Amino acid sequence: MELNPVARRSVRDDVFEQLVRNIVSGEAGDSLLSERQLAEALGVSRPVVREALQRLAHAGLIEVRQGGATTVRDFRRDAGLGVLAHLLVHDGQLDPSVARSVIEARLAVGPQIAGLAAGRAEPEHIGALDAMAGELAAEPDPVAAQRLALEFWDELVTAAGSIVFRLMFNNLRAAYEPLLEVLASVPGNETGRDYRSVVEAVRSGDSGSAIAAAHELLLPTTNALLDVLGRWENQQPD
Amino acid sequence: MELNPVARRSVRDDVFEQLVRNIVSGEAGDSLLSERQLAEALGVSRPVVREALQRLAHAGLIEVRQGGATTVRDFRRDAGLGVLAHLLVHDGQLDPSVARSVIEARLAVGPQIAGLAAGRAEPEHIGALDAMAGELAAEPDPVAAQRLALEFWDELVTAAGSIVFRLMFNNLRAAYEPLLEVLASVPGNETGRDYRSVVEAVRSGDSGSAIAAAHELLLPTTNALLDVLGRWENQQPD
DNA sequence: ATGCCAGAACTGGTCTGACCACTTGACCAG
DNA sequence: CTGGTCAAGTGGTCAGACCAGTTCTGGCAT
Repeated sequence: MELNPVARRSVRDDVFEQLVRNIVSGEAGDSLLSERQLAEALGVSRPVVREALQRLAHAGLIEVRQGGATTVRDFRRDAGLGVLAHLLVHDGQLDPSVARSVIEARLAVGPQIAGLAAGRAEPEHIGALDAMAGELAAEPDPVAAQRLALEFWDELVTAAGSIVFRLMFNNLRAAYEPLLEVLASVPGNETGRDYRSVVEAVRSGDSGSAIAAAHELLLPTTNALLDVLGRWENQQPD
Repeated sequence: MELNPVARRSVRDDVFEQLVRNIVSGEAGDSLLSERQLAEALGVSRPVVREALQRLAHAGLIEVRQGGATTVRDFRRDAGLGVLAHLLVHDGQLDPSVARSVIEARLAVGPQIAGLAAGRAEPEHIGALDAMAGELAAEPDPVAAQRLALEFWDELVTAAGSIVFRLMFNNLRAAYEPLLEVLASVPGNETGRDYRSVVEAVRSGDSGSAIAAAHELLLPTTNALLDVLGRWENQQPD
């Protein structure tokens, strides 16, 4: 008997989700219904609608002007990484082009993080990384291994000591995490050995070899993921 | 006669800004005043406070639980790139450690973007990039040159065709742009020639040489900026 | 004295209805 | 065609109320 935390979907979160769906599938420049109309259509009060609209505006998805209509913005030009999670699983199913981009970015950014970490990781970070690499090598369950891998990267970002990469990672992780179980089923996944080579490179302090090690770690899984994605895309042309 | 759009600071934006300031300088786990207390203290109504709190919660800066107190979260662990702008200019003055991180990230990420662009830039993008590089070489005003450089990178990100890097760039740009005039005064700034070498590398389609060209373009200004930052940090120990 | 539990007193969540500030568009006078 | 006026619609803000969940506290039973 498995128990999960009760999904306490508050009214405003529900409204927010619905509006996001409608907006990312809409055209830039479209006008939304007025707050009062939305409130009536959704069966909620205006303050609730307003709070949701505030969040959307803050995220760069809509533009709201007093007196005028609220319009949809071009999220490619105006939104930030925060919307990535919403773009990735659009309407309950994965958007392959966004997924491809995420995988690409992982391959491009991951090694840079390793390179920074090599320059300034403290002994305590290296110890933690070492332990995690060991656990990863021993973990038989693919889902648990994926989770551990995320923790490993988390620690590596911390060791890199860059607030920008830290925040970037948080966004990517938020988008990545819901898909964790799906990703665990993709063949050609990480092996424990490779993680240790990254740790070694970081420990050595040589930024170049850390970049190379991380790249070598990520490349095979990147190819595997892109491969699966390509097949899934052909098999199920949207 | 120069006319600028009237800065219409709405009440809720003001409240939001004030709360952000108080939160990023607070300790994780601290409790905020209750909504009613905040409303009274700020002299506004509760809905206004709530809308601001919603945005803060959405950004990952606070955690709000019904019935319990609203608490400050650890933005390093929980926030996304969207808060970068707020961290960078904290209390109206620049945070050097955050600035350092931004400059570092620029050096790390910029070349990756160029590398992706080399793989898939359309002729129209290359044309636009070429024109921009030409303008950059001819622009005498440093502020205008900075602005053009941003446009150049914007176009390059578009050419790279990666939604993740696109959104990432939007966040970085939002943080970067307010400082544009300050940055223009830093000696050792970009020259037009280097931009053209990036365009050439992208045109050639060779990802490796595009990465190298972009790195070569960014490295001197990165060092100049870090140098200025270091001196400014020593001169004015916070 | 101790442990527990009901309830008071918070907290945020939602609703209602009102009024203000602003934009838009239509209409009208010049 | 210009400019002004006005009405209708939009978002912005407010007040007060009540619901829902949490936290603390005081008094009860043990």
